[in-house]
Amino acid sequence: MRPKEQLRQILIQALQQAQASGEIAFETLPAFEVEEPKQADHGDLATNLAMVLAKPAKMAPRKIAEIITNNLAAPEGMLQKVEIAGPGFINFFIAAAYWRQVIPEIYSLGLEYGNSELGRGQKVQVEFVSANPTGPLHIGHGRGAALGDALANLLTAAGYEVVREYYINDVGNQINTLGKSLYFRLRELQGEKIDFPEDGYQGDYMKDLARDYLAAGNPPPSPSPTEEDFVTLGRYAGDVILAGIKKDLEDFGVSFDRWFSETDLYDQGEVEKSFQHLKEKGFLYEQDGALWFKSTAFGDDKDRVVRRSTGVTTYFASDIAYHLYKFQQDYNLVVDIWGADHHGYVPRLQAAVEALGVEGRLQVILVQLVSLLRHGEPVAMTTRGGTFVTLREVIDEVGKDAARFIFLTRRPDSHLDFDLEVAKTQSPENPVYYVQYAHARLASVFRQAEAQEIPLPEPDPGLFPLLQLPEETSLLKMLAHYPELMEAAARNLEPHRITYFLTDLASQLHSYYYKHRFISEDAALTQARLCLVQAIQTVLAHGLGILGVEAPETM
RNA sequence: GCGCCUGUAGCUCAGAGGAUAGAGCAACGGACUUCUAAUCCGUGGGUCGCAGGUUCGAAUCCUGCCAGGCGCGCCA
Repeated sequence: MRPKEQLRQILIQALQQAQASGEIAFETLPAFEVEEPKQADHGDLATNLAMVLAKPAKMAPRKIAEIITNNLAAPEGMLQKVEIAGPGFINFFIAAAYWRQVIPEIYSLGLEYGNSELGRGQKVQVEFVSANPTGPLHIGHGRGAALGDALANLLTAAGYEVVREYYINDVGNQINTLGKSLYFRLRELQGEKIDFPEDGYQGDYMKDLARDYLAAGNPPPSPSPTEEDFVTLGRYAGDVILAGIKKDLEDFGVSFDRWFSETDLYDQGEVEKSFQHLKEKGFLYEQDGALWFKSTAFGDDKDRVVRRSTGVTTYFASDIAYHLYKFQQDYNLVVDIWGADHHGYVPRLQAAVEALGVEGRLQVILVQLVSLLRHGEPVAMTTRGGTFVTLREVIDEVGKDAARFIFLTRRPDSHLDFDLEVAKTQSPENPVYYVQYAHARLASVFRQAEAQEIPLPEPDPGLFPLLQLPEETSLLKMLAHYPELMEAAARNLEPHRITYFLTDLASQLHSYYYKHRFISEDAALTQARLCLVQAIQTVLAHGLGILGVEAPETM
């Protein structure tokens, strides 16, 4: 159901009729809202239409409201009462029968209820995580992973054709550094006392990696290593680490359609091709022996080097080529999810995308950093120093579902405090379990019904008038609003709205469950309630599916 | 110094032009012969960082200031 959209159309028709009869005159219809008022005595839906029309129509808002309400032509039985209130709100009280229509709709659509055609099959790429394969994923990557995955699910449900991609930075001197780090750990393992390079990756995982390397029967480190040896070791380490990353993501419930290697950009000449593009448009120039991209032409603070005087291209050059490549795949929209520590990088990439002529089709979502706490005390995290909490530890300690839910309860902009102990020790009261419990509880009800040989409910419209409790109407309303909520979440790229909706729905369900028995002596009422509750369970499962959180049958 | 993000209840966070600002946790008081108590019901708790401005109306938009986080390489 799309109650807001339906009412919006009814309002527009009423206005057109009023215009035709000369009761009101204005040039263009201003933007107006149809929303659910916070307060129950303001009705089920309300609009500010009369107020925003006051100026263009040169008329008092309440007078306009009167004209609109007099011209309303809603379907039979939809509107119970219409009130003009306050400065000119029009409040609509919707008949319970209207909301009850949602049950057969959910029955017929099943887990497709909540999906939409918003995207009309447009292609969207979501690129996320894309952590360098120089160390294991940490908790911050987990946040990006949860967001990217949920967003991809959300957009898929909204009718977009979504590709999930992970960009692997496997070019440049970090591979060298990684190889060097492994090399020195290997020497250490052979009993030598080594001054570990300062710019090396100091985390313990490199020691483990060295141990595994030798255990696997690989040749010991050469006493006089060449650059090539470092690169070889670096590639080895990169492969092992990347395999670990893939495993972590898999266990976090995240999968990718594509792992894109930066190396391929060079092998396929994409970097040169992008230089060519920019050169033709006059956005490249040489200075001090280096090649520069004129990003200031697009509002960046300064121009940026794409090829150093040494002849080596920069990371930025790869990224330009990568994004040119992306847009050659006919994506209508490309979403990049980055850690907020890269925010300074946005203007230059947007500049490059604009220079390549695909302005407005790249959206970068910055996800703020995660501050890690334990018992309320900050835990220091530095990647190089190697003291950080890995995603693996979070999955093991807190659990995939709880961690994802926590990440998806915040908007990306918020600076998130993640307290490991709170996430863990409070776990019974963690909102994720609250929502999951609602689903499991309903599963239990159906098991009970089966045990009592009560037939599975059929959405017989004759039954629904039995659903008259305020709790029931309220739940029906929530279900009816779900598709529009999903659309809004997709349009704004905000999966967290779903998290809040689900918590709300679970709350109402728990309350309903506590006050009223679903299975009772009254066979017809039992059927009616089981229908309602079945619909609720379907929506819970759908929403949890978007978030990538399990919808358990038992707990 | 410049830029981005944030500032809402004791804590963690929603709300992003609408009417009397919400939730979870924590605190306090109640409810298990029941379809799962991982639940429910109730109470207390706020100068929406501060100051101006815009308007019928501002937590929400604009400006300035304060505080915290993160950035400002021919690094990735």
